[in-house]
Amino acid sequence: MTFRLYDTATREVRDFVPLEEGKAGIYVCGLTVQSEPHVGHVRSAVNFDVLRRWLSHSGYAVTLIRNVTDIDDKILAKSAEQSRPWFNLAYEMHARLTEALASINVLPPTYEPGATGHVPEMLELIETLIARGHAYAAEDGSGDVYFDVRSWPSYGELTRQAVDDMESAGDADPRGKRDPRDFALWKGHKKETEPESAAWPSPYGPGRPGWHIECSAMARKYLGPGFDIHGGGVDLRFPHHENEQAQSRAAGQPFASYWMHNAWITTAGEKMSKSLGNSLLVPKVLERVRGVELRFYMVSAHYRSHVEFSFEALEEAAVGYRRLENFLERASAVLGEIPTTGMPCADFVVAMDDDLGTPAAVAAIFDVAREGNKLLEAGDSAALRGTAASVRAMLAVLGLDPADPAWGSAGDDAALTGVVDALVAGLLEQRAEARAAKDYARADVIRDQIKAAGIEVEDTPTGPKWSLSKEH
RNA sequence: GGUGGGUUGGCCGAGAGGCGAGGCAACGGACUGCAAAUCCGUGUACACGGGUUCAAAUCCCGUACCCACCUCCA
Repeated sequence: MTFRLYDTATREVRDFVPLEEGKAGIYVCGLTVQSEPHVGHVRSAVNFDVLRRWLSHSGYAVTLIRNVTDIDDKILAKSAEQSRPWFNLAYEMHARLTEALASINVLPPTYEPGATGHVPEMLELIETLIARGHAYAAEDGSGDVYFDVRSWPSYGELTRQAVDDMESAGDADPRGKRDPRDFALWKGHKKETEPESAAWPSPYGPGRPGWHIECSAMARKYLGPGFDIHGGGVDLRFPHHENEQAQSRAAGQPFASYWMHNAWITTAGEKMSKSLGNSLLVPKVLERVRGVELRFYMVSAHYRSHVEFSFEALEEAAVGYRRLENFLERASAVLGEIPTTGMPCADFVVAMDDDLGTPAAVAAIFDVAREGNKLLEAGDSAALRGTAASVRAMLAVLGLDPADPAWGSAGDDAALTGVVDALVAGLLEQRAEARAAKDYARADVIRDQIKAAGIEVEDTPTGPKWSLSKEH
């Protein structure tokens, strides 16, 4: 039972063979913190969080590095529009991102380095590239430094493109480039348009890092010259990842063994970055469904499949999730706390080992939950214990354990539950009396009253049971 | 022009030569005072046209439409 994953570089699913037995080093391109995160942005984080959890579950010691790009053209442009320092914008958006990820139970990475904290590492790498003849300072005095694409014969190998077939961007300013496809490692400071705070000293004059170099430098620093998996969204394959690989390998490093790319969440058939308004910002979406339900929606689709976002589909997924949650609640009413040490079922393991087949894995959870519901009815609590623990364990691997403290303040909930229970108990007693007297009209009025307050009452063989309505 | 991906039932969404993943919705049944929850059952789905094969949603050829990337992008 080996973990297999789709490698973008070879375009095939292959066995995961780590560089070091029992360890997995992963680098994921995070966000440019220039605006508030929407559901599309966080999908990537969820996907790699699932990867990380699955590898950990499988016994690997995982090091996950997810960077934050905290200086770039867009951040500078937006902060100028908003008349505030670029670092203030980046800092605030970073905080919003952290909040959004926490709300859908994405574990913090091992470390989250930012570009601005690694300028010396980048300059060192640039120096190496110049010394090896793969980079040059622009001849136009702009202070830019470019990677020399023509000097690296395997340029284009990641995305299988021939340099000559690449369309050179029509609007690109060729400035001091030897070839229009050469890309910036270092961007000379533009005194007229950019704040002084956006410049760092360098041998080529004051300036700021180019986009791609940060990832090469930080991956090198935290994971070493060679590491196992590099991930990000599909759009990053080219140019970003192609360029990273070119830089790092031209500098003499083996770089990533596997490349993983997640597909988009689109809206109305378009990528979300173009979408209008802010209705899909994470906090907005969480007004409609709970964080765990949003996460379930994302995990229900394979990470390499496009998802066409819709609130209808999201809410439908939420209903499905509640079915699993409901099973665990019912089981817990019989068993007490469900053990966290359950074993995932075989189908689940096979699905996850096959390139993180989360859709099939979720289907496997539903199958086990159905078995569990049968055991619940049969009153076989010995068998139920194992089944419920299995469901909980599988959900936990996907970051979807309903009992995970990440979903809310358990302390307050427990206290509130006691209060509500006391209040509802009286009403339920009245309803029981009415039912005993066969006064069903009155019994139903009481039930409707309770329901109007947002509490569902269900009659079970062991008496009535109330629960908070999960409908929003 | 180059590169990659897609089109599956009412909806969402897997699969990748033979056995109808799973969920939601719908319908029928069991249970219930009625519900809810749960269980059981109910479906002639694979963009179109050819072809290969005993057998094609799956492989091949062609067509249509959609999407992404080609140096700002999760």
